[in-house]
Amino acid sequence: MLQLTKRSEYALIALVHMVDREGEVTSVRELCERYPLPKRLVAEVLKDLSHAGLVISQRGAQGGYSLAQAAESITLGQIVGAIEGAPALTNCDSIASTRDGGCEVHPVCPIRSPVERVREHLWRLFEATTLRSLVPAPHANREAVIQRLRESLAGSPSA
Amino acid sequence: MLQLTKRSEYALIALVHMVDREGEVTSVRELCERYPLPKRLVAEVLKDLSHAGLVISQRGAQGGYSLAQAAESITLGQIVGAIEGAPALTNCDSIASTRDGGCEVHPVCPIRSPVERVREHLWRLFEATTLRSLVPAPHANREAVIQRLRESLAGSPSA
DNA sequence: CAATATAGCACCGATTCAGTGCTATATGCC
DNA sequence: GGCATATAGCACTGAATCGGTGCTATATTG
Repeated sequence: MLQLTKRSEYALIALVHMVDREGEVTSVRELCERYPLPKRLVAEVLKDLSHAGLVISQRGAQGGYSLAQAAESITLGQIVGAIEGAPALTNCDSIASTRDGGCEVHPVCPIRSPVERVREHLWRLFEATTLRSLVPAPHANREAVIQRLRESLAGSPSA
Repeated sequence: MLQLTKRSEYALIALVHMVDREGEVTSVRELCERYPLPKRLVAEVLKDLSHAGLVISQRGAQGGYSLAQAAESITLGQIVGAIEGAPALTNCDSIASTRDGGCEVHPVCPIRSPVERVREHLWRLFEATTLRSLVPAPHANREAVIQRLRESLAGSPSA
């Protein structure tokens, strides 16, 4: 349906949360207290991110997860690939590419279906999107705006 | 799973096929003789494209479908939207946007989840991708390369 | 009228996904 | 040491979506 799975969504929320707390550890409990997320599922997702080397896990009391890389070097492609598995794109796997690994007729490739080319475009976009670019604004600023919104929404029965 | 549905894939194949035959009508039978596609499903897809105004249908014998617009003005977003339905993106539909239709804190929008922003990026890419850009090469050229590939793969002639 | 081809609707089987249960293991703190 | 906390691993279930099909009606050509 051309949409990210909930798992990927939770992964993004968790990672964005961790960007605000680089250096600290973030537990699943902490995440689920802050956002309305199913605890067990988030745990499953974080585990996958750990396997993919995007976060570092620390077991035991006071344990949790922290970013394994800088937010600038983690791409959306890595994240989604870690959770949903890399899309079967790899490269042009049509008959033309079975020769020597490369696609010999690449310049005018007549075999590559439009779908493959779309997926390639999409994946390039994902690889070019860093985790950092998904973090809306500095933490303090965000909290301030959220607070302001809460007040205006609670106070005015209009709208 | 972050991939186009088969329906969208069939739509793209059909539309690309029609680009090569602008002005002519293309029937479902013609499409399924040329590509190994399930006839009934392709018919369903073409019907949806017709409803969306992307192709024009002509009923009865010698009938079929033809492009309703130039290949340059049909976007991938329109196609996928017609088949799978527009992703529930519309705009920032968070609490911040319920004020006057527009998102008042857009510049530093703290509510918009990372997922929404990803979908927005993705959709922009789709809106910017024209049907024309998905057609690999001029028709004659393509046929020639296909023929050459068939020969080299078969080893023996007369495939 | 017959053949062709789209229009419309509803249905089924398979796959994928969201979410949970249970148990094991590692760490910090008393 | 013992307990609480927190991740590791595995498997399972219910629900939603998707791929594909059956059947019938309607329009057009000859």
